[in-house]
Amino acid sequence: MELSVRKEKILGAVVESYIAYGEPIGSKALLSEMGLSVSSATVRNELADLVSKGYLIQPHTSAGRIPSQKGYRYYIDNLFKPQELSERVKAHIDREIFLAADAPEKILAKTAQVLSELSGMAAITTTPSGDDARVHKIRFVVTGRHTGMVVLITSNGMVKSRLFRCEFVLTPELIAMFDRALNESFVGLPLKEISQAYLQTTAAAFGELSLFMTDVLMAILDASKQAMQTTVSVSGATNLLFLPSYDLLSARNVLRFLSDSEKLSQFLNESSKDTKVYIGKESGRFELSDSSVIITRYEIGSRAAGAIALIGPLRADYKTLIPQLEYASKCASDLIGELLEV
Amino acid sequence: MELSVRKEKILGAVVESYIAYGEPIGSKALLSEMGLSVSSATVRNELADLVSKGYLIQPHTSAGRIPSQKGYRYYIDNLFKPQELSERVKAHIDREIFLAADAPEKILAKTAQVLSELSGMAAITTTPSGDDARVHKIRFVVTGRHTGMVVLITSNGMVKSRLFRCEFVLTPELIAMFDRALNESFVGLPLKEISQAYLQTTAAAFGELSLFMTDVLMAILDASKQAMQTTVSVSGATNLLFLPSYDLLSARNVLRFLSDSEKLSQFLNESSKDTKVYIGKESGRFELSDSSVIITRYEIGSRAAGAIALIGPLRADYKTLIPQLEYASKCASDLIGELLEV
DNA sequence: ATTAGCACTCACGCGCTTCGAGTGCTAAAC
DNA sequence: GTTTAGCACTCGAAGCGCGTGAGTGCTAAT
Repeated sequence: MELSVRKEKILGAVVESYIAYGEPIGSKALLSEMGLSVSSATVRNELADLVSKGYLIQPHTSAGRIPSQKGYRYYIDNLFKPQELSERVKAHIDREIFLAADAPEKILAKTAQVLSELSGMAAITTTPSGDDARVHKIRFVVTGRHTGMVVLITSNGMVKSRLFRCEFVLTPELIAMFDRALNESFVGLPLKEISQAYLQTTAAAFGELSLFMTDVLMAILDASKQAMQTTVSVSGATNLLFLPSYDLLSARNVLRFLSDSEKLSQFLNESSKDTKVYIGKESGRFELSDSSVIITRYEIGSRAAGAIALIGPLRADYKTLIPQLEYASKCASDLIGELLEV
Repeated sequence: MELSVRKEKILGAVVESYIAYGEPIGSKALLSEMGLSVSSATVRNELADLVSKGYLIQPHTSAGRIPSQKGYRYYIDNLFKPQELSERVKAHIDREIFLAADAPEKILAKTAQVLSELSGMAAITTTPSGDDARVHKIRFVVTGRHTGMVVLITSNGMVKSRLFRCEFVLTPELIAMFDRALNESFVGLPLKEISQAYLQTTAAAFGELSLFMTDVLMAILDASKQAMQTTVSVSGATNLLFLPSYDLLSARNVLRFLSDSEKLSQFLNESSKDTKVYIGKESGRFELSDSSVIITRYEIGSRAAGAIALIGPLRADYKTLIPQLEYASKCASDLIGELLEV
């Protein structure tokens, strides 16, 4: 549905004023906000019309107007202009993320932290899923007499390490044997196929050696499970408690959702490319019906990877947040791409 | 200050009833809770006395009584009896923690998760500090053409790994050289002494090789920093929002405190051995003035290590929580001790 | 289509009242 | 001296009425 130019101007002004001040705005106040040279009565007529069309809400008869979810949607689709990020903010994001140039999950955790601090909302990142990855190689590090570390390197560049402990003494010869035997039988294997059952049959094939293997194999199983799972990192959930838009009840809902990484990763991974904004109920999760989600997906080496998102109140400063999110996403995916050599 | 037997009985009943139901309790209701055969008037006299002595509070003149912080304190010091854990709960804790038999920080994160789920409060764990640790050995794993992983093993058994990327190709020869050179110069070195400055002088000594070293050295610096820091793991902070004792305001305070890992680790590490309970202001942190903290320290191989704590409302079920905390603490420290071979 | 003018609406804050749980006190009983 | 019955009292919670004012909706004129 199309709106007249004047209606758009008024709707935009209501949305931006409400985002800025958090209070319903009336016809007179609106006039001074916009450059429009009409009377307040005209504005009132337009407002009444916007209410009847569902773009605005009046909390009660004699209050000003606030945007409805439909109003926010129209604003985001047609009216808002993303704000250029200042060089200072860009440099800050660059620097912070670059300092965490470690494994992808570390980089993404840091990205979430930076974003949540900048935005004052909650930030969430997910690591690339390794569902379709294969074993690239397996390495061992002896860490003690009876303890060692398995390092699993996957075809998509992820590195997962897992400690293990065994009853016998870990000699270099033993480790070398493990290394040979396991790489022979595992390299190229899809992670999905590494299951408890598979390991048992594999172990049997090693004959005598298999007695020494069980702890190592369990560690590999666990490492491959970890490599397949997407890790979800949430930062700044507490921020939401300090936003006036949230009362105890709605904060509960959102924070509960944020602390359930199962639900969260499912939700974040169901969206497709590009930056998207879900206003309230659009997200399809009742826990988020009073919140908005800004979500973008990043790619590593032109393959879909994970998601980065901001969750906060409907009354969010989309103008600024969207560019911040996109910039941080680019930083993080570039850095990860570099580290994974793709 | 000592209380008469009857006063103790009454105080105990008020505390336990308030913990159970969360509402002020009056003289009549109290009578039916206890087996005491006196009249309500007598109880009223005793209650009045307990109020004037500061053990109880009446929210207003014509309401029942609730425990004051001093009342909780007396209850914990003299009246309460820890409840035996059921075998089911013990087995549950065992199993869950045992499944996470990986690096200490993983085990502790899992411990926090289990505790928060059992208690319905927030659980926090800290890893042992590696402040006085030394380099035990350094290992390398080649993960790609240009990327590798440094594994730092410290004298106290911690294992930290860090990825790095370098411009040149990582050949096995190069890695072997790194291994030799770095272990020669770092083994036995206190982690504290590994600083940017120290590394620069060290690097200089390697002559030509030093050009290849910078990325590796930075990775080592970062790994040693990580090994020295205690990692704080918080789980179940959101639980607090669902407890009737917390309103938005006090929840804000606690959750803000919980999301500041700096403050948190400082707070948790300042307490000494044994299980301790801080009631409200006793903790000395205004953010916790409406909360109670149950904290215990664990040891690894009879050396003080980290802390495990529960944070929740004053109105907490200390009887059950304290044994849970202590049992989980024992599980976690045993398991870590085993993995670190001490 | 726009505007001036005006009656109207409704949340908010304030004070009043009623209700009832639970008290504190007193005087009598043990 | 301690305990108890009895009763007046206190005070928060909930409901009601009222005045205030921001901001509206409507009408009639432009």
